[in-house]
Amino acid sequence: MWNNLPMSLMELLPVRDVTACCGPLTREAITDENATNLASSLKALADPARLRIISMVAAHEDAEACVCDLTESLGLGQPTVSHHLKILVDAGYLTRSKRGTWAYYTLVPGALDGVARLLVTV
Amino acid sequence: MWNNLPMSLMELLPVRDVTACCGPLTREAITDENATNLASSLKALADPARLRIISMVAAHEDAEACVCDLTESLGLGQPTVSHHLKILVDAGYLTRSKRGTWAYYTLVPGALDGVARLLVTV
DNA sequence: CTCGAACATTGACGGTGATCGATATAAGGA
DNA sequence: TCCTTATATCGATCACCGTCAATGTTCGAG
Repeated sequence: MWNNLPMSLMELLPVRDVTACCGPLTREAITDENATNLASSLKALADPARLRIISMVAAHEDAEACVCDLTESLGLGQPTVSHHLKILVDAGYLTRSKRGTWAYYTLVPGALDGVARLLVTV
Repeated sequence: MWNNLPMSLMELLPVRDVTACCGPLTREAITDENATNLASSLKALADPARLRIISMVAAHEDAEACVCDLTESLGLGQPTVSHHLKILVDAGYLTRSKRGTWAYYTLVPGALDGVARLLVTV
């Protein structure tokens, strides 16, 4: 490793020409684009209601929950819960499957771990 | 483990009376207070400029950088950079040490890993 | 003690996000 | 077909956030 950058953030770096390994780009640890992408993923997570939703889906039977289950426990209106669910689905943390009138939400395996791995140093 | 909640989110749970382990609280995977705290930590991270700051501090010589170094590379005004630095310091990701006229910022060891560990499932 | 440099703070502006009520859609049952 | 239930979408409101220009503060140099 040619600097002391955390390994995980290193993985966000595009493959670069070795001849450019010592230029002023060395202090450019992460690209602006990658920073924007990671920030988007974290922003989807950075809300108390959405963290509780993820946690409640995981804790629910069969790791799956419908909107009515969540609305009850969250103390939020149904449109608000649907709003948060859409954000989590768009960000890739949850999947939605409709059965009859109900919509069931499930954790995407490895999605949380993927973001976590980007933050771990060493 | 009495449910399939991700281990890490489990650690956020306060020690609770076993007699209450099977009530309706079972579906309450994470407390509102803990969700708020974790959301605050994530919100401090969920910004492209702040992610780049953290990355640049880590990549910098001696894992330490002053404001002028960052302002240069970020393309942001000096007040804006100071603003972001304050948020990162308040959230516990960076420490500030003033030497002469300069202010040097350093990563807090384990801070990022602590948040990452809370997100990892299993 | 004054001057300039590095950084922090303040105030203001524009944009975004969380929430709700109202409404739309879709599916099942009478 | 009509009605009810579950969910999604829309529009509006209010608070918060990122950014900057201007100003304040704290050093070291002379």
